[in-house]
Amino acid sequence: MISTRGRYALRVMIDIAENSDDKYVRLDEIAKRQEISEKYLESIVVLLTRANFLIGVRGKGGGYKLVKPSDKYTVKDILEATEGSLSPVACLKDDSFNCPRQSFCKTLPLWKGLEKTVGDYLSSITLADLSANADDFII
Amino acid sequence: MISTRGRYALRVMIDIAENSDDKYVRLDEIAKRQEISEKYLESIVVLLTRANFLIGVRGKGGGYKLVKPSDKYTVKDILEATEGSLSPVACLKDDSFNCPRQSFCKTLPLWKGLEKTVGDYLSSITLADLSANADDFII
DNA sequence: AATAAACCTACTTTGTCAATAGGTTTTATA
DNA sequence: TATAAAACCTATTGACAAAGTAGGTTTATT
Repeated sequence: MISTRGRYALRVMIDIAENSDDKYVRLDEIAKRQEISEKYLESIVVLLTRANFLIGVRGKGGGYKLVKPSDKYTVKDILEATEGSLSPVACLKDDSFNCPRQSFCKTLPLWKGLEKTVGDYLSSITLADLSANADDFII
Repeated sequence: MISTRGRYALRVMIDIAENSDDKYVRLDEIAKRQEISEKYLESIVVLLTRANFLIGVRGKGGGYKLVKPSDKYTVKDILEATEGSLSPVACLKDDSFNCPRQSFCKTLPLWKGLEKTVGDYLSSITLADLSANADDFII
């Protein structure tokens, strides 16, 4: 399940991709357009800058800008930067969770397959695909 | 993200499929084999019986049994019965959540595509596949 | 100097997960 | 018919994360 953090992060990235004609986009503008509290967006945007997906510039005339062209961001990258691991189950989340049953667990292959399925799908779609409004990727 | 409810439910179903040679399988046996608290399993099994996936028989000699042959249960069915909706985002979870942005939302098609991708994968695998120990479905 | 913007730290509220505890009803069997 | 075995039912708890709020600090421009 993707929480608002990841969902809003995608919308922010799309918003910046569409509204930055080579200048910086202010967070209060984004918040207004996206109808999301600016304060809450702050906590999301900081994750995107730390991941080097955005650069933020302070002071008057400042704002945010994409680091790369929008077709260089996959949805998977953005979601992982904000949601953390996209593993569908705790068993796969971190190696520290060393399940004693993993050698014979009958469900583990299922979860691995699901993780791969989701990962493949999400990394096949870029930010550019989303803002292009192309619905092709549904199927 | 699949919680322990859904994961344990799958393991219970597999356990019963493998250990019921036409007789009823007791919950305390399952709990022991699966190393899960019997009390917690109770709350999961009740969901499976209410979904008509299991029949429970009380009293001495009682226990649980599958209603259908194991290749008639898809993983998706079992997870939905225990986890509720498998929608990756709240936007798709219930129609009561009527997002005012849905007509022009640039991310909605993405979530629909993800939901379909996950659904297709999980409904392509049956309980019989899991207990057969066939890792084929990983790809 | 004043203002605009990002940045930082801390807190609160709410809800769900994961489990525990203790009892009740049904059924077979001695 | 008493007893034991089994599923069934109701309530409670602790921990944790999500979602958001509040208020202040730093950096840059004009």
